[in-house]
Amino acid sequence: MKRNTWQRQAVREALDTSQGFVSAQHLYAGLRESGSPIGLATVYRALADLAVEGEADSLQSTEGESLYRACSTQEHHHHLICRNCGTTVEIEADAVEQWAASTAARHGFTEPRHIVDIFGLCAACSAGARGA
Amino acid sequence: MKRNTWQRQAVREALDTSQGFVSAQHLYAGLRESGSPIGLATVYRALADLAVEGEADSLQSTEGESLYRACSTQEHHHHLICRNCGTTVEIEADAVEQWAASTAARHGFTEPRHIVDIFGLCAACSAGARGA
DNA sequence: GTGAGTTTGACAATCATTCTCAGGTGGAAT
DNA sequence: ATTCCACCTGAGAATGATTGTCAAACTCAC
Ligand SMILES: [Zn+2]
Ligand SMILES: [Zn+2]
Ligand SMILES: [Zn+2]
Ligand SMILES: [Zn+2]
Repeated sequence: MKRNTWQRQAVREALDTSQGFVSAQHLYAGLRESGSPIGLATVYRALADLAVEGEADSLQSTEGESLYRACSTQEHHHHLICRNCGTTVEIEADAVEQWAASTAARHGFTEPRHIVDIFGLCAACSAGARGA
Repeated sequence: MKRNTWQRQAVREALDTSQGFVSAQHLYAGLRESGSPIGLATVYRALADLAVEGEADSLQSTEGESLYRACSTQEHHHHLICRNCGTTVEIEADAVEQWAASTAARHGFTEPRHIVDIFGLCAACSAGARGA
């Protein structure tokens, strides 16, 4: 059974407060800045646990870091992420789910899982880019 | 202009010889085992270059490593990968391309790029799993 | 309140990847 | 073929994220 410690709560709240995906390091820095004496290893462990329990989604940044986010739904979904400001939109796409399943099956693959993410520039950042 | 060194050739050939996606470390180990005196940093640089030039596809493993593969086509495509033996099938999916573009547009995002990969167990490995 | 099992955190250890820089080399010019 | 030099290479150091260690602190069922 998982125990309920203030450290886990702090990580959960910090995640909820963040807009987009954040790294363990980033979250740790933020917590320390706000005065929390939490340890780095604890942040890593808490995030890993939250991801396993389905309370957080995770993905690998192009630089190889693991990024986490507290999503509003625990149902299977994907993300549309602004690669400039991190703004994230949760998206569902039954068509893609079915495409993935049927594609795997057509090639004889079983137990298919998939990674589907879209990265772009959100409306605000697109406007900024034009002006800059 | 890029120079033509035996090191780059060795990396290219090693990549071509590999079935699925391989890490820089793995490729380096293989090259050294086969007697090549190539350096590790050189393998990293060669792979990064090949990826930029479009001669190799790359993706991030769940453990955060960068994996590379010499694909038969340089056109945009995705992969169906066996998470047991690494066997990889190249797949095209116009429907997914269009979905990604329209989804991004619908939310006001511009310059959309996407990551789409399917991981499963290939026919051979599925059979093995049942037997084991 | 107690005690056993869990969690924490400072620090060391890993591990992939990048950096540094002195020495080597491809290939264009001669 | 020889020269020249900007680019390439490689050994090892440096970096940075993540994980392992283990004694002390803490949770929670009893
Ligand atoms: Zn944005
Ligand atoms: Zn999905
Ligand atoms: Zn397989
Ligand atoms: Zn695509």
